[in-house]
Amino acid sequence: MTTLPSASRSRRDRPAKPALTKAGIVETAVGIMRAEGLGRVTMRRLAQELDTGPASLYVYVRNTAALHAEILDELLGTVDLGPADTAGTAADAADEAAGDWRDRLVRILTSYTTVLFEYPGLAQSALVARPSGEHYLNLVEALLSLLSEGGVPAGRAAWALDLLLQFATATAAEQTTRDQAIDAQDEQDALTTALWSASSQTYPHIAALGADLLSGTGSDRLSWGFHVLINGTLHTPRPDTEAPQDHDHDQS
Amino acid sequence: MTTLPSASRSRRDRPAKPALTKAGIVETAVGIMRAEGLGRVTMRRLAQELDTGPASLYVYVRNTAALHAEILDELLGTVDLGPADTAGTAADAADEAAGDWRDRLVRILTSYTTVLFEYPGLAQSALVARPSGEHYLNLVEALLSLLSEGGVPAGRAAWALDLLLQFATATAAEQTTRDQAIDAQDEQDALTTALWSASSQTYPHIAALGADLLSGTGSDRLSWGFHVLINGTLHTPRPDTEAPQDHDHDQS
DNA sequence: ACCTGAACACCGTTCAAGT
DNA sequence: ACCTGAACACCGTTCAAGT
Repeated sequence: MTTLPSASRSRRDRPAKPALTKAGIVETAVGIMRAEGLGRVTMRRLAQELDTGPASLYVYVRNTAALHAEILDELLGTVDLGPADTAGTAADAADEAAGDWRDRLVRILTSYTTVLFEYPGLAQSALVARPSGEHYLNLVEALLSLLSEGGVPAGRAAWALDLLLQFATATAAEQTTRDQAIDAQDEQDALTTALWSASSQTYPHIAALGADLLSGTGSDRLSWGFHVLINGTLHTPRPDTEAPQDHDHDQS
Repeated sequence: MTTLPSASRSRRDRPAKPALTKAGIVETAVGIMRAEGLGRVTMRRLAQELDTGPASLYVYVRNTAALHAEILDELLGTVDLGPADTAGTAADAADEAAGDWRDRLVRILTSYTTVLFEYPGLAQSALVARPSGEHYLNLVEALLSLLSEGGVPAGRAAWALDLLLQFATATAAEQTTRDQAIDAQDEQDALTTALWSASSQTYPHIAALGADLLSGTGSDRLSWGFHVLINGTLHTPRPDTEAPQDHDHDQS
């Protein structure tokens, strides 16, 4: 609530009443989110910030879900897509510096995840309200480009793209929203207790794994997950369009 | 709103005022969810169904998120875990009938996904509020047992478990909640339009893939995803506890 | 067209007070 | 201990009426 430019009540204190446009509304919404979290970005709170009634917003935004989708695409503009692919002719020197395609793929996806991590409520929205804005398209293009460079067949790349983004988004969403940190801790404790007290009679495999089930840092797990998805994609042809390659453990 | 046993207002019409216990509360909550969807399972609506005030529920349930977690574990009891593993000695005949470990793994996960699909709002909760109830432990044990049978190293199995459940849960959550079918359709249209009108100058890879990006049935994609995760797990050692096996495309 | 006051129909959670 | 009436502080969305 400190960085918001128009926190005071009197409209005379504001620089100027912001124009009521879709762009202006989204911009104000992003401001509230940065200052107070996504949980406070409600139609009513937003209307208050814009010196109007909530009904006015429905001229520009279909509903709250659509508003959150707009915010998301805005945030997606801050994802680091790495060096622009210079039409992939022979820029091997630059490619070398940036690492191979896997590394660059993981780096972009990690950046995407990091952005969502800052506003975990947004990740939950992202899971449900697939965006279709310009920044989202830029991200998709960058990922497809790297998958193509890695030799992933086109049809498989289309599906792998979804898998990678979904994994990143879901991981951020798990980090949960706003102020429920206390509850989340309680749940974690409940789970830890449940796992440890799991009778080795009833749950031999859980008991055998023990603390291993909860081991690893978030960052290690995230990175491992990306590599699992990439390696798995390389080893799993699409059932509908690709003849089984009979590599080793491919889908039947 | 038809199958709910106590839909009428007068308390004399009810079989008996349900005992106010945690079990009774959860049971009633599940009833409301089946009849009216998770969106209607609110503390106030639940209290009304139990002929009391919302404040009374807070003696038994910490908050709404905890309530949803309880409901989830209840529903997890309906997941088909397949034939109980008879201590894995030499029941090869039964194993043969049920398919190999991959098939059984995918079958359980598909059953889990199907259960969540019926109440998509629940999947969103599941992503955030990891359950720790008995039914959840049963599911985890069954999955770990199959991963072990498949020769997945224990530490890797612990992480793979999370990946598999998260993918299933996120896929169900994407199917979105309650009545937003109209909006979801709009969003889908917007995405389709955005993808098709993507300039092949700015977005060459998106343009090249075209309709391929949205191809495939949900069921095919789900199955493919499971196989990607299984194959990927087999090809990706954990960075912290396993020496790099240098198989083919392993994590560096 | 664009904008809005007012209303409708809800929420979660807390707390002082009762039994 | 368990239970609750009442209040606090909010929500999304619609619609008739204004400009």
